[in-house]
Amino acid sequence: MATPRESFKVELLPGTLDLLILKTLSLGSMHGYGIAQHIGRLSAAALQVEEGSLYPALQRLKLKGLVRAAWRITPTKRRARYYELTRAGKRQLAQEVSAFEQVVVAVRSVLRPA
Amino acid sequence: MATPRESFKVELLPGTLDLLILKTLSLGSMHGYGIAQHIGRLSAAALQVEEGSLYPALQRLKLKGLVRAAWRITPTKRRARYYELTRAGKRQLAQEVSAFEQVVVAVRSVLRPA
DNA sequence: ATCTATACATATTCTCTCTATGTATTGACA
DNA sequence: TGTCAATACATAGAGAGAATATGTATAGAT
Repeated sequence: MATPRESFKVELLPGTLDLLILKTLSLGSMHGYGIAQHIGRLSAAALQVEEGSLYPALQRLKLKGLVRAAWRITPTKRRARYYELTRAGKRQLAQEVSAFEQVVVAVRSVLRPA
Repeated sequence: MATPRESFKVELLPGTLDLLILKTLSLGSMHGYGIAQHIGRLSAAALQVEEGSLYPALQRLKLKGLVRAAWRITPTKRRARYYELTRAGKRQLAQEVSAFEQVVVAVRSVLRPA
């Protein structure tokens, strides 16, 4: 039912969402909404995680076995799906952090040749 | 005519290709193949620009008025399409460099909270 | 003569992210 | 009491960008 739109705004550097989610979950289990809040807060609102990006991403991560999910009740009495890292998720996080830093170095080496 | 494949490997941080191309062209006009070589060389082969990504990207940049193109003959006697930045392209480059750095800062603020 | 590197280009597929929309519940406040 | 904002989940659809695979062509080296 979605109607046509003018353009398409990117709030994230594509390819970094999984990394941001995995890192957030490394601090402890959290529900989707909380993950988005956390990323927005830590980045001083520079990174906005849209719900339409977030929930599909969480499902992909679950399908890949990088996170586990369970329904729980929040301290504010709401039902929410809490996610936590699996062992494979922790490995993946370490790998993605490293890959991200390497790519940044590589891009910068083009932007500012030695 | 392309047949199905197993997976999909990302050689670049998606969203940075335009930036890399514009930066390369800021050093002087260059043809597509040369742009890819230049990016690969400066990044010590960390960034591989595939031809199937490169040529469509150049066409998009041209369509947006960020680059101009003209057929010329290379020093090695081959015909090649040389690209150069337009004024708008130079502005866009400055803007994208700045945006890239800001996103890196933002992502790092999530990866390594102060 | 054949092979490698150079040089361009496109069709197709894939993946990710956004837009838009929907449901439901809690707590505040008028 | 009613309504509104914030919280919390989810999906369909569209759009964009990047890779895979393939094709053409030519210069120079072996």
